[in-house]
This record gives sequence, C-alpha cells and structure tokens, in this order.
Amino acid sequence: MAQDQPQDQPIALSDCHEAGHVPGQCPMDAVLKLLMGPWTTYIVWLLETQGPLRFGEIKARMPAISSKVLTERLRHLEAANLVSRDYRPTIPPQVSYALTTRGHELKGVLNGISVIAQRWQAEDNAATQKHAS
Amino acid sequence: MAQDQPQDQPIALSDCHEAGHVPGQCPMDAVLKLLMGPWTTYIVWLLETQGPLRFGEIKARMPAISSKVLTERLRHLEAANLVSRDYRPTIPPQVSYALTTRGHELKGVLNGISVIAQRWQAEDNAATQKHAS
DNA sequence: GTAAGTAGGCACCTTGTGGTAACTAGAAGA
DNA sequence: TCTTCTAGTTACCACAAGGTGCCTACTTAC
Repeated sequence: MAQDQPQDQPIALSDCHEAGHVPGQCPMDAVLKLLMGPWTTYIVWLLETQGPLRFGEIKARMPAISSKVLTERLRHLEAANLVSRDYRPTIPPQVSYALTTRGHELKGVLNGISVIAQRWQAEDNAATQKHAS
Repeated sequence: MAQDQPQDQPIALSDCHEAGHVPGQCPMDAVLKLLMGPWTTYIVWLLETQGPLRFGEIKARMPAISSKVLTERLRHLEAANLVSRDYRPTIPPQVSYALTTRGHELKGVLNGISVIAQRWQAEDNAATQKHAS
C-alpha cells in the first residue's frame, strides 16, 4: 500500500486539497465521513471477523445501538458498496449482511489506525502513571 | 506498519471491540473522531506539506472556514498532541502551528485512505461512464 | 384471541455542531 | 484621534444527527 513510499515524499492526499478546500467534494472526505459516525467501524469489524451476519445478530452484538441508526448505517455502507445485503422474503424475513471486496480492502487502513491509536493510548497511559507517581 | 501482517489473520482493531461496544471508549474512536470533522484532515495536510503556518496563513488557505471552527480544530489537535502551538506575545501577536512527531505519524494512514478513496472514485467514475454509454 | 419473532418505517424530541457577526487587546501608523 | 493588524472570544441561530417509542406485515405457536 501507500506505506511503501519513501517517507520523505510529500503527502499526496486528494487532489481536491490542492486549491481552496470545500468539504464534501473530496474522495477522502467521503471515506472518512463513511467511517466516522459512531458504530461504523465496529460494524465493519464485526463483519470482517465474524463473517456475514443477520440484522438481529449485529444488533445483539451492539446492545446500545438503535434499530434506526443501525439500518441507516447499513444503508450507507451498502450505498458505498462496502457491504452487501441479502434479503430472503421468508416468514419471518431473513436479511443478512456481508462485507464486499471493497469492504475487505479497508482492513489494512483500519488496522493501521488501530495500531497507532493503541500505541498512543499506551504512551499516554504510561506518561500519566509516571506523572502521578 | 500493520500492512505487513499476513492477510489471513483476523483484524485486530481495538480491545474495546471485544465485548459490548460503547462508543467513545475506544482508542480508534478517538482517532477517527479527531480526523473526522470537516477541515481536520486538510489542516493536517497543510501543515504536513507546507510546514509550520500561522493562524492567519491557515485561514487564508481555507477561505470558507470560520475563525471559531479553525480555533476549535487547532485546540483539539493540540490537545491530542498532533500539532504544537507557538505563541509569541508580540503586538500584534504571532501564533504558529506545526505538526508534532505524532502528527507526522498520521501521514501513512492518511495516505492509505487517500489512495483507496481515489481508486474507488476512479472505479465509480469508470462504471458510471460505461453505464451511461 | 393473542403473543412472539424479524426487519425495519415513521414521527417526534433533544443534543451537538457549524456558521455568523460583533467584540477584544495593544501598539503602530496616518 | 482614528484606523489597522492579529488571533482569537463570545453570544446567538439553525440545521443535521442521534435517540426513543410506537407501528407494520405475516406466520407460527399457545
């Protein structure tokens, strides 16, 4: 991935960043907006680690989310082609969600963020402890 | 970075994802929340590519942002140790902002997102064109 | 007759967030 | 004396986003 680039090259980001910036016109903004809301990364992680899940199964693993928001998040992820929706009109209906190829492509990036986030948190904790003693 | 891991290992993400998820208690959530708001990645990108900048210089490069929001974004980034603030109490005052080491560490991740985002957008554009023809 | 179970839809309320405009300090310059 | 410059701060407004509760459709089971 991009990490193979020599570290002294200027960061590229998206072309929209070249001129006066207007939020919402940038591919990066689109991806960040997708990932950002609460729950979203957790949904992707669930589908990544546990495979396809039904609506109720996802909800059971996120007790605090409301149906409305879960539905909305899944619709957004579906619209972005990150998850696929499989609807079976049985009684009662069965709807299962799975990551698409594009969804799996996020794995590397998410892991990168996770690694950094955990390292920073560990550093902060260590600093706090040292400061408290 | 994390991309060196074999691709068949389960994604790790953060420990908070192991049990019932509560947003806001997760190091990943913290980082995403930081990056997410409008303008934020653009500010980081500016400081990355153009070096330390004064408040007015940043604002001049983002004509649509308000002082209030720029101040708030910079305060958040400063609180997260991503940018450092250098205040000189001259008249009129001079305040310059620069990326910290931690700020530069984001470069890889942001570039990863940027690469994916641009690839997806290109794919989508190609698909749209083909569909339209 | 009615409750349970699934996957939401819909209306309403509340909170957070961003935006706008006015205002500040203190010295320099006209 | 009055304006200008910098880097904000403050008060206020508006909209979007999240949350809550209630409702549906259809069948099976009690």
